[in-house]
Amino acid sequence: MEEALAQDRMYQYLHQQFDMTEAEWSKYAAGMSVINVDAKFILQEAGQRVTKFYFLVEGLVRFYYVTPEGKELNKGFYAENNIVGSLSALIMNEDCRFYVETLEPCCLVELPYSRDAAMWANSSEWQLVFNRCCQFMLVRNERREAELLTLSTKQRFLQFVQNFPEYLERIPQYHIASYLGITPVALSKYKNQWLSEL
Amino acid sequence: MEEALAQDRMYQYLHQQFDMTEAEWSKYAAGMSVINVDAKFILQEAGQRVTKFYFLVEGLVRFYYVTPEGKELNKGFYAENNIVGSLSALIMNEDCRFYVETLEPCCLVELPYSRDAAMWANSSEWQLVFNRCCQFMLVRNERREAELLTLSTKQRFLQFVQNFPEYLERIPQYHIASYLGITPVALSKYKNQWLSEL
DNA sequence: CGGTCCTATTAAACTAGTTTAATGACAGCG
DNA sequence: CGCTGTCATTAAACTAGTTTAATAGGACCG
Repeated sequence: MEEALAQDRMYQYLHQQFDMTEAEWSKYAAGMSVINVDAKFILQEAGQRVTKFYFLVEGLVRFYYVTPEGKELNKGFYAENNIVGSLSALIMNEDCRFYVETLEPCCLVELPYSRDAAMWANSSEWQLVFNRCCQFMLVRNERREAELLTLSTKQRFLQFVQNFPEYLERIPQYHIASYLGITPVALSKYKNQWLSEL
Repeated sequence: MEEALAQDRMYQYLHQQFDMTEAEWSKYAAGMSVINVDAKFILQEAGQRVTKFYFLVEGLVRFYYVTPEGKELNKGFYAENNIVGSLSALIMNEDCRFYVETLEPCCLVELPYSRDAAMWANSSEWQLVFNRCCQFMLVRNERREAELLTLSTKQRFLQFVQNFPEYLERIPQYHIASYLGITPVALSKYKNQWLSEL
């Protein structure tokens, strides 16, 4: 995607969500590069320092943990108009705990972050953006935590289908199984039975 | 606990964690009441509006969800020097999704919250407090989410024992089972076997 | 066209949990 | 004292998942 268009999409988002002004936006927009990457591109590795996060203009990404045994567990999927990256690693100033990988070709705007960068330390509008992003992430993570704790596998699957019906097509089934916390074998076994009960 | 002592404990916490100044603190300290409650006291109900949150000076509380079938699932346990309440309900301006109940006699400082209250809207120091609290919650929830997703029941139990060894004594075993996402029967069955492997 | 890789399905044996129920330990209380 | 309620343990039957492995379809590639 065109750089100018991507930046414009991001500005629209910030303007609508956080009342970002055009003046404040253009002050720092130059510091943000637009990147276009293929599917299966690793945007962030677990164990690595986090120096930026992203605004996802177009495409689809997954966040996933890798256990010491090498098993991948999908933390979540995020599509266009989402903040993508580990804010908690930025907050705690520690290495990232999960991977971020594209599932489709993606267009992203990079937001460089450092605690004392002018943009984040001196601009109250950009501080607001960061704080509101943290708040949204908090809500997002709390919902996911509640799902994992309180719902059965079947309920989690049905909720997933309700919340993101289009993801069933866009995401390979074994990734969805990993998101639900079961094996692909189990999902294949029960999927149709579960769906027929809707 | 004495009101003055409780407020002082809270100020110490805010000062150390967020560089709260004594001037700014005393400006709003009068609006905060100190309450002492017994064990098994419900501080916040699911389905109710959230109008405040708490600083826990002393004691121990649990957060728990209740499923439509009436099953209780413990979201977490929090002890002294913690912010307690549903910040996500405040952020989203929606009803609380979980209950907050004391497990021991507790001393708490009430923090009334409304989006346009002077304390939160006009004081940058108190805004910082709220934002940092959201950040800590974000990190706390993300860790819990990761545990639920990536660890086996046995691993979750051992991690719980490592992280909060004293909670094994302070919290009834059936509450711990619910925190781990299993039945008390299963916990009793495997507990000693798991512990002996340490 | 045939080979290779990737994903989904199916089956069989197994394991980690559940549900229900009975039993015992202990605390508080009349 | 005995009664009652609460919590932990144990056992037995059951269920929802796992693991491993075999099979098949589709996409891509030389």
